[in-house]
Amino acid sequence: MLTNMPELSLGDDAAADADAVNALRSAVMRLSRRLKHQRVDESLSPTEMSVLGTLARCGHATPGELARKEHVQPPSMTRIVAMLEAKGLVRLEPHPDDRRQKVVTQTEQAEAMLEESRRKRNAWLSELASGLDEDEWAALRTAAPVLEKLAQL
Amino acid sequence: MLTNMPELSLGDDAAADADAVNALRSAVMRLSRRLKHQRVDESLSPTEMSVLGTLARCGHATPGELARKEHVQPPSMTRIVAMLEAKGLVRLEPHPDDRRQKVVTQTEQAEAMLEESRRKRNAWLSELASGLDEDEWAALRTAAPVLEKLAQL
DNA sequence: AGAGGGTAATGAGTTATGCTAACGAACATG
DNA sequence: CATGTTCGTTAGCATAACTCATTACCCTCT
Repeated sequence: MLTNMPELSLGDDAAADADAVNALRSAVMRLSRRLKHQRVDESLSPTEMSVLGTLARCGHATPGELARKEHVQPPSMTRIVAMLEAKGLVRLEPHPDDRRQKVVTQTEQAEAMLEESRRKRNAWLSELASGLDEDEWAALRTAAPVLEKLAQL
Repeated sequence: MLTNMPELSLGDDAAADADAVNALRSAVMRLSRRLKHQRVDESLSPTEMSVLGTLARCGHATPGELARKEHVQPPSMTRIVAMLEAKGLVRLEPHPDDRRQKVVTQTEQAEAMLEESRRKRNAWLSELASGLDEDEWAALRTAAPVLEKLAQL
């Protein structure tokens, strides 16, 4: 079964890693389904939220860049950006060097909404916290940046 | 922006937790989108895969139980189970004690498919491994069971 | 300069996958 | 045995992604 021996020192732990990925995949899928319902703003889809988060980190980006980062096809991103613009959460400006492209930036309104969103998430977090002990939380804090890296890889 | 003040007492932990949850949410959403594309069997949706995984762990379950575990409404589970049955991956039997309910069990074919799926995931895992160091993998291994617990909470 | 190939964003139409509402059959309780 | 409850299902609908095709623009090569 485990004939695939990577260069990296996975070694004996290959089976354990496979199990971990298995658990990870299942948990991520189910968690994402729950997060969908837990959305802080009813009028914003999860991907729209994610785009705003990306913009908050990057400052600005073109629709194409956003599509690649969110692993969505360009037409979908067009729609998403249009929605966000209609809601006054992002601004579209012409690209300085390339007139084919556009530059998407978040508005002050979006920033305020993200702040509000963070507050609401804290409430949800507190509720969940009752079911986890300190070690488990520590594990999540440590893993969070790794998961982000994984999502980008 | 980055208000990282390590030694500040109470509020700081809360802020760290909020950041972690923030990162977690974003990463989970994007990862789930990637996993959708990474499906090992083209003809199976992510939720269908997840149901098979649950069945592999539990042995058997009623549609209602499955719906609760997957955080899906009963009608959705009806459709998913019907799909799986049509593909010969599960078997539906009458409940021994309650004739309203049904018992869903996985077939040998499903078991073989899951094994195949595990092999393919190992390949994906190896590819991803090149982007993570040993510490990061350790973090994921530790967090995987916690994420599973979180998904169930 | 102009032609041709490549890339960005978008428009239209389709598909996938979840939901709610309403229903019939089987149980449980007075 | 009458009544309310639970389980699975059917029907209809909403959302959000996708693919394919189109338009506008950039860039290189002759």
